[in-house]
Amino acid sequence: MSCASSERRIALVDVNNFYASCETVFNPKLAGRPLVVLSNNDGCVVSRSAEAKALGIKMAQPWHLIRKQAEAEGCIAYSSNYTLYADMSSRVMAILADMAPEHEVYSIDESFLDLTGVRQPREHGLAIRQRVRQWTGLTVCVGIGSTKTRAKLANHVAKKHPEHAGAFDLEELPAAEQEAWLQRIPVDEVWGIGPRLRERLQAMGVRTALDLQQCDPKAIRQQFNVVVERVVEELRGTPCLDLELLAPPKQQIMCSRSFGRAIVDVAELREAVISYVSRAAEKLRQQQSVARVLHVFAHTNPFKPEQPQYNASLNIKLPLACDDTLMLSRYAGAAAEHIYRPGYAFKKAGTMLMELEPKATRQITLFEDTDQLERRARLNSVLDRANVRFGRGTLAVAGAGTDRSWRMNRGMLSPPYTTSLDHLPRVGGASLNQRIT
DNA sequence: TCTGGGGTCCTAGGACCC
DNA sequence: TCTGGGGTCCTAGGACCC
Repeated sequence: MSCASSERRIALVDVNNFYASCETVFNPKLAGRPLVVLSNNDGCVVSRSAEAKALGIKMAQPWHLIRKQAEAEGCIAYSSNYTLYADMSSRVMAILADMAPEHEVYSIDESFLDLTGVRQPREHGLAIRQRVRQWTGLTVCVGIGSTKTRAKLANHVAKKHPEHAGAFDLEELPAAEQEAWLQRIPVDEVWGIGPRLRERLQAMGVRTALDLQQCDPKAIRQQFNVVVERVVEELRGTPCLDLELLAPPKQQIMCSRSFGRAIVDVAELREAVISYVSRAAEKLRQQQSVARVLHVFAHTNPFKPEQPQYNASLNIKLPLACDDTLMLSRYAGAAAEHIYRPGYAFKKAGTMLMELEPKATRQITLFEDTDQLERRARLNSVLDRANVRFGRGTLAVAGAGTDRSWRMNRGMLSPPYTTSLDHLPRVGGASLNQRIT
C-alpha cells in the first residue's frame, strides 16, 4: 500500500542574504542598493545583497582589495552586528517552530523542518515564507525533498529560479523532471561536496548532481569514504541524516579573534587571551559543561610573509575539570606568557576548551575545596547575569584589561536596533525611549 | 593601514600491547 | 638466508559546513 502522505518530507528553510537583509530591514533606504556585511575586523565579505552579487562581489573576498571599486559602484559596507542577527534569527526560528511539528535549527539562518504528512508541502512552504516576511521583514526560500540533501538541492532551485516563488518541492515532480533539475546543478552545489571533492569527481567525469546520484554508492565508498557514500545515498532518496531536534552539547568551545592592530607586548597578549577565555567559559557554563583541557594559541600575520613568522600553541590539562572564569584565566594568562616571544608582531590569538563533560556528572577529586568551589560558582553566576542584563563585558576579570586598544575594528557598525531601548527605530522624530523618559 | 570565526566528522598512521 | 600479526588508542590533519 503506497500512501503519498506518509513519505518523508524535509524542508530546508533559509533566509536570503541573511546579514545584509537584517541591515536593510532596519534601514529601508538600503533596499535596492548593493550592500555587503563584513567579517570581524572588517576583513572579508560575509554577506551580500542581490545587488552586490550582481556587481560580481564574491563571498569571502578581502574588503580592502575590492573596497575602492565597490564603493565607486555605490556599494555600502557594514561591520557585522551579531547581536542584531542573533535576535532576528531567534524571531525567525520561533515562527518556524510554530509551523512544523519538528524542526532542527541548523545554523543562524537555516532550519530543517519535518513536513512528513503535510498534504501540500509546497503550499505550506509558501505560507511559511509569507508569515516570515510579514512578521520579520525577512525573505526565506523553502526547498522540499525526501532527504536533507535533496531538500538542500530543492532550496538551491528555489533560490536560483524565481518562477517558483521561493518554494520548490522536488518530490512532487515526475522522475524525468527531477532528473532534469539535478542535471542542471553543478556537483559542488551538493551539500557535502567542496572544492577538493569536486576536483576529484570531475576528473572521473562526475560533473552534476545527477552524475553523482547515478554513481554506485559502494564504489564511491571505495574511492572516497563513507561520508561521500552517504551523500550519494541521500541524493537517491535513502535517508542517512536524521533531524537533530535537540542540539547536542558542543564537544569543544573556541573563542579567538584577530587584533585590530598587531600586538608586540606580552602584557597585551595576556589581556587578549584572558578576555577570550572568559568568553569561552561563559559559553561553557551556558551549556552546563566543564572542561578538562585548555588550549591557547597565538600567531603572527601569515599575509605578511616578509615579517618574521611565529605560530605557537599550548595544551594544558587542568588539575580538575572546571567552568570557572578565574581559574581558566589564570592558566590562560600563564600560557600566553609561555608562548610569547619578543620581536614578533602577533595578529591573532585564541583559546579552546576541550574534553568537555556535563557538569552534573563531573568527577570529584579527593582534595578539592568544596566551599571554595561553591563560592566560585556563585561568583561566575553573578558575572553571567550581569553580562546578560547589561551587555557583554560589563563585568570582567581585571586581567582582561580595561583599555583593550588591540580590539577588533568595527568601523561601520549599525545600532543594536532590537536589543537596546536606546536604539529603537524612531517614528516621527522621537524614539520610544524619549517618550518614556 | 586593511585577509573571519566557530564548528563537525573521518581517516591514516604511530605508539603500544600481547 | 630467515625478522609476526592483530588489536586498540590517540593524534594530527584533511575535508566539509555556515
